Amino acid sequence: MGRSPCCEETGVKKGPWTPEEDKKLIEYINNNGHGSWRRLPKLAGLNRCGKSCRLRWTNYLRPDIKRGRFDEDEEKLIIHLHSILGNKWSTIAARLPGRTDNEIKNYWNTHLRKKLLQMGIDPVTHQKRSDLGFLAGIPNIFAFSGNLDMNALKLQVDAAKLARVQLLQSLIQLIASTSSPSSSDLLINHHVYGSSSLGSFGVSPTQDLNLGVGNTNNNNQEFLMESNNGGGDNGNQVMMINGCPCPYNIHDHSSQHSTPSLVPASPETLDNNNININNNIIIDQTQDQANCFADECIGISKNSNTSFGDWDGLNFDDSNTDLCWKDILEQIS
DNA sequence: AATGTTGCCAACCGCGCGTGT
DNA sequence: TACACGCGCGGTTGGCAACAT
Repeated sequence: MGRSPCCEETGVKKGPWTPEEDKKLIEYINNNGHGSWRRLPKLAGLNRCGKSCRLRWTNYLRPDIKRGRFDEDEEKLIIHLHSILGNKWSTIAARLPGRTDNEIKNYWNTHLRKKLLQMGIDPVTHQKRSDLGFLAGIPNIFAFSGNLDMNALKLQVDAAKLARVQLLQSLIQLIASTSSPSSSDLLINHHVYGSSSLGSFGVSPTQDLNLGVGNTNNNNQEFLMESNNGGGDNGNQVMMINGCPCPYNIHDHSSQHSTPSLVPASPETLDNNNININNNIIIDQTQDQANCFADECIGISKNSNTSFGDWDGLNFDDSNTDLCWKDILEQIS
């Protein structure tokens, strides 16, 4: 388990690469492949350590690297994968062709993290923030008007939609804690699960919402419930999507009266056996399964006009919605 | 125009893992 | 079994550019 004595060599250049150095590195790798990174600098005539060469190649010079801004789909996919995988940047990068882990990591830290915070979502857990401080911003979200440029507008609308759903979840939780199980289940079932157009931000809200109270699957996606222990009766169910286990919460409402989570289980909620604290079923996060699941996420996303698009079914603005909110608030009171 | 501040990102650093001897 | 090597990963930093004062 020895450590690499990286860059201990004296006189090795550090810092920004010059075009000449880039050219040497590209030419050498194109002709010979990188082979041993440690030996590459000498063979290529570069006064750099192998590690520096590898980073320069993998993060910048590789011919298949996609430059430029992240598009909206990429953003959503990053957020979704991060909710599943955490800071596994290389794994996330493997799902975004042409993007490097470093690039994704930087983009997360400079853009997406802030965006989630503004939406009142903890960027680490992907749960809504518990400090309620973000509530101060909700009036702005709800009063949002299109006085911005269109690109910013589009992103803000998505953010606002998710924030609204998060707020709805808070209300549902409050209801569940203050009213009888039967009444709140009915209310949730009617107002939330009953929506025929509930779709997905990624896939988690849909799956949680539609499976939550054991009612029929109301949307257009088909899920197969399976048992991961050969049909045993201990409740270890795994939701399968095209043969791949889904890492999202499947609430057992027969044993507890819980409210659906609108976000996937974060790594922090898992114990060593990948079972989360609510006894919900969590993916066995082998790489293959994680990749498989990520593929499914992408696939499902492609089936939707936008990842948030289906949430439009939760129309918070029309008169019917007002009725829903009134009902919810009455239940709370 | 000069100065200070902030945001961004390429590159570096240190650690852990897999493999070979 | 212990150690060295090679590599990849995630966290952090330094420098540049854009923006604000």
